[in-house]
Amino acid sequence: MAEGRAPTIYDVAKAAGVAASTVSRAFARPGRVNAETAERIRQVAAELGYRANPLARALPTGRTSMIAFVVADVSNPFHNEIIRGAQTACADAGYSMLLADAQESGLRERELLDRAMSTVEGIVLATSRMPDSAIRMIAKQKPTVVLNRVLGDVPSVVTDNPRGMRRAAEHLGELGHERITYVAGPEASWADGTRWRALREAGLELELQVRRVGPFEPTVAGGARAAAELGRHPTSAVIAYNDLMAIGLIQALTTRGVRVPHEVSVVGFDNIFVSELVTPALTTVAAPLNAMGHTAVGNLLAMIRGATPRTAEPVTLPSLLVVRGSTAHRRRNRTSPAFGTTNAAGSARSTDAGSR
Amino acid sequence: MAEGRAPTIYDVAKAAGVAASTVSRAFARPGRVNAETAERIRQVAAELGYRANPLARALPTGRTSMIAFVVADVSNPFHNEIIRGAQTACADAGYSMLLADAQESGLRERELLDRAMSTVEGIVLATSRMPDSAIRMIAKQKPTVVLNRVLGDVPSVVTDNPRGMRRAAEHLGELGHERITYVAGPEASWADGTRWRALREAGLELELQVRRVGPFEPTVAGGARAAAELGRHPTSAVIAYNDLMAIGLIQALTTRGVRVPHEVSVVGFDNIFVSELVTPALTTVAAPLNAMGHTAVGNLLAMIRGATPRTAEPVTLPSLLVVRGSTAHRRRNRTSPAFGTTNAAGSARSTDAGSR
DNA sequence: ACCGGGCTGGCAAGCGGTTGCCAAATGTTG
DNA sequence: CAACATTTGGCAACCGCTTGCCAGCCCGGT
Repeated sequence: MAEGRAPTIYDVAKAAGVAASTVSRAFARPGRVNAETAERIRQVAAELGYRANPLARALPTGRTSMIAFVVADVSNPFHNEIIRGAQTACADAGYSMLLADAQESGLRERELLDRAMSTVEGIVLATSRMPDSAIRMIAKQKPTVVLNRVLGDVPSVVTDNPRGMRRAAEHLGELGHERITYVAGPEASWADGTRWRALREAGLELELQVRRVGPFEPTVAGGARAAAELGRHPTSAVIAYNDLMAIGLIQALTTRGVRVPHEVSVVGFDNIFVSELVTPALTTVAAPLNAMGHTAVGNLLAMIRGATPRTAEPVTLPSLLVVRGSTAHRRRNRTSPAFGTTNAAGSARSTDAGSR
Repeated sequence: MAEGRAPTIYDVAKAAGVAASTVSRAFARPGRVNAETAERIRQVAAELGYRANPLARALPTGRTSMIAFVVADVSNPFHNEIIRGAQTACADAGYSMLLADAQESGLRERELLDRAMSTVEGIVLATSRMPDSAIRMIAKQKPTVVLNRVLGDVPSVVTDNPRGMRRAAEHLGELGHERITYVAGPEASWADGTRWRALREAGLELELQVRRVGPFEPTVAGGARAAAELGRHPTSAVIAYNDLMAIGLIQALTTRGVRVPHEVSVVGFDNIFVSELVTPALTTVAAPLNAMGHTAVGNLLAMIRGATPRTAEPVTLPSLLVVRGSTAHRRRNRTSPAFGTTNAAGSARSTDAGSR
């Protein structure tokens, strides 16, 4: 074996006095080779420090032991735990994870996928920004799982949005709130549609008035911007599309002198890391973030191993309402003063501040 | 060309009436092939939807167009912007990024690298948990850049910790604080050592008393734990190893009835996303997170392209003190009541813990 | 003693590109 | 017009591993 180069099966074969194919089989086809021979080969390989070259293996077989994990925005804390869960599942299965950041652009997402596609065995699309048609195209070529989205014919993993929203509405109802505003996220978001629909249904059953403002970007800035909109038609309770928006909303409200939760109760979605760090701590519908990443990858790997996609039903993970400090009993006596006194100039300023 | 399979250079070659090698060169060796021929080949390739198979290319050349990016903990928000920056740099260069999460374990880190090593052209070790020797071993095999750590013979990217710490100390000094406690992070952290040293030097020059407690985990929980320790020997100003710890510290302090910044000023490090969201907003030494990821990858790619490693000096990125709400003028009249009840027993412990 | 079948191991043909080397064609020079 | 240089395209040998097929061997059954 030449020094300076990684040993190959040929080096091992020569050292062990067998053919290269036997070495290959000793590792990949247990039983196909005599136990003693296999053992000897493994010995020799260990001494030489042999490590199979995954590229060379992948070429004839297509098994690269890699999957692609695509997120809309790596810098969004929403993904932190999801990625962690995905990574764990990958590593445990001996797979590596190619991370692609679409930077909120469906176009960029396609380009990245174009590049990675031929290298990976499967794809997880977390919060994809691509249209359904593009996703179906992808799914036709490689095993694919979408996260946080439901799409006929493509296996998916989602959280129980209806149930979570229902719990949030119940919670607010119990606190005496009668009118709830939903601050909407991006229209391209599947979750947004689902959540709003669920709130409307819950509103009907629980006899709560619901309405919707938006859409806004799913960020702190977007939430801040929503505050202005909200001021035009105040309600004592608000449910935001996600935690980031809820936080931005609370900040903007506080700046305007509206106290949360005393005058307005705010509920978020996702229970990202920061939501328990802000003041007041956020009441939110918790998603099992880590589990989402984990099961998405788990299901993908199962598909890769040949399991039937069970494309019929999306896998639904439970949501849980986490009650913290941003919700409180409705003060029945009067409308919030800040909302009453809002003038046009002030609201414009805060709107500008939110833009970026 | 067989249907259902991706077209290869052979398919293109046949369709264009040339040899496969010519097709290969038409793409990879501009100039080596007649311009007209090359153009025709490109035409045909486009019609057929030909895409070079990166695996097949990688086998003979070793050029996989992938790098590995290893972080100690993906779920730590510190990495968010860093990863974003790294991803951008990768994508712009036509590279894909393998993300590995060490989950705070040097052992796991080695395993992941073991697996990925042969697949990538280079490695970025961000906040590695491996010992220097292990890193040197890695760097010997593949182009490697370490982030947030300085290591003889291995190219690195760091922030200007001394300057950042100096600014923090000056800021606290200007506010009238005379004694500063440094809440230390993990001992394995290179940054921790650097920051503490810088604080000691700054203390000397600015005539401030400094001391150190810890180490603690670099998390919110770790920061909270530090609060207890801190109580044994109160100072009016604290600098924490990172923002997460600072936040945990503030929370714990607040819970104990110590008001921040009125009774204690707290400074963090890194300026992660959340630091402006908490209450009070955190005064912190901002690191150019995005740029860190970006330049680390940029330098790595340069090395891969054959640039001399310039291993001599680490690349130092500027730090900037961001003053927000967690620092204020020292109240000169009296010691904080909560701190007043401290007894001596604990202080010896904290001194010991700080050694090394 | 002969035959069919199960074990084992080797041979060789890929997988899809890359690239050194050669040869034909074309251009240049004396 | 001969001798030589330059372009341009093809041939074939890899890169390291997988796998279908074949052959030798040993075995039991008859």
